[in-house]
Amino acid sequence: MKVKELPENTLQRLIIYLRVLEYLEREKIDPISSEDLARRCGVNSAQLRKDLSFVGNLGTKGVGYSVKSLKYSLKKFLGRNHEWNLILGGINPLANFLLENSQLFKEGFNFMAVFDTRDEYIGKVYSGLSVYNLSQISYVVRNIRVDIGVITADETPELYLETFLREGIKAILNLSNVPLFSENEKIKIENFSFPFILTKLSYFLKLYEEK
Amino acid sequence: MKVKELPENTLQRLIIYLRVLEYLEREKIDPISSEDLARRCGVNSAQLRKDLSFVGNLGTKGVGYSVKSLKYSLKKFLGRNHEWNLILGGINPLANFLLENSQLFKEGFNFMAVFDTRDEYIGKVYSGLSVYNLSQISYVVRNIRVDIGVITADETPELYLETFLREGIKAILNLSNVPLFSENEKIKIENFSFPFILTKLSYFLKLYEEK
DNA sequence: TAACTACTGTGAAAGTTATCACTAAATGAA
DNA sequence: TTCATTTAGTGATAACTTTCACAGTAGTTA
Repeated sequence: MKVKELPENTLQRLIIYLRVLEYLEREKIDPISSEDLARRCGVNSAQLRKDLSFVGNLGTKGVGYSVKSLKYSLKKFLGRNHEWNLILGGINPLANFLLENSQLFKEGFNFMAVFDTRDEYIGKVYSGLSVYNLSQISYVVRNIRVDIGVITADETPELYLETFLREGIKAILNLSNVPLFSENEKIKIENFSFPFILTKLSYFLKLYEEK
Repeated sequence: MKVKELPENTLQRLIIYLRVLEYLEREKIDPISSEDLARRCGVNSAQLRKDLSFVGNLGTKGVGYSVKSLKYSLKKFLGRNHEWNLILGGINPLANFLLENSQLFKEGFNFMAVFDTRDEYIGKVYSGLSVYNLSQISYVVRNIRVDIGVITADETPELYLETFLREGIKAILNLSNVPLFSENEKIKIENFSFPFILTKLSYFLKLYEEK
């Protein structure tokens, strides 16, 4: 399998295009030219057309792109045309926010089970899901397909990672404060934290101060 | 060395290095070689050294890097050696999570004021901050320095953006579902949403399925 | 002191990505 | 029908990023 055929930056932009197309659909704007869509996505039109050429021949010369059908093509290409099953590791306010978030459910990301390592949380119910002991994960996920493991735990996130990978989970969203990596290219880990993204802004502001 | 503009990917990696260094400091690992640090950050050592060369000559040949002093240099370079003032637009569970999040405060990101456009929220108190009407923003921020505007609102995020920019705010974290952009290169907007990052994983999983 | 080892910093090469500039196709007007 | 206009798709090229490979330096040993 060639996981790397699509550049990472192209993937990120395709996701932006999809989200802007969803907005355009709500606004009943259709069709749209590469020039107009690119401007709304903060890129130039040649790049947008090149990016979309990875997905296929999706436009009509002289006209532009049908918002509805381009959105559909992108959803399919990105694997967003069906639902995905998630499990979550580590109860805390962020975990609670994610479990209660109806937007994720609407978009096809469904939490199936919740794990923790701390006795005082085991057995409690969050958003209709009982918290299981992480050490019991094999028994819990035996009969459900798990696509994505979400790590919210601040303490020992690497323990959750190891456990999830041992269970054969291939895709990890790590929301703890320590970035995690795997040498295995059959495993995909996305790291995110709010301080991380705010630091990108703080760097920009610091540059500004210096001028 | 010639002063070149810092590539976006280099910036992102520098932030990763910083967070891993913070972990190493807690683990009392010091000093560390580029080889070892790179492995823990999921990059190769030449890239790590090249990235750090944007910041300065920070290592000692034959020895490696002092964890403590490299951490300090990176914090300073990234503008994380002092505090930043934030305002927030749009009350919802995500806003509430951010306002209650002590980690952000510990890392030097302080929420100073909260805004909304819906009458039923104006005057309510969240995490010790009164919600003000967005249209009154000028009066509220007249006497405080605002560094970063955080948009959590799902409805009319572009109204919050316009208003924040009109107040002279240069750095925006947009957490709504619609990505926002500005032509003005003196403005920096970071877009993030959980469905966005989960879509990166869904694309990876879809490739797997097709194998 | 000199020889040896371990590691950084960096110029050059290799590899990758973005942009340009053109071709081709669809539309609409005369 | 023909012509002008608009816009997608793409090969070539420019720009940028990563990796290689080694010179140079700090520390260590004798």
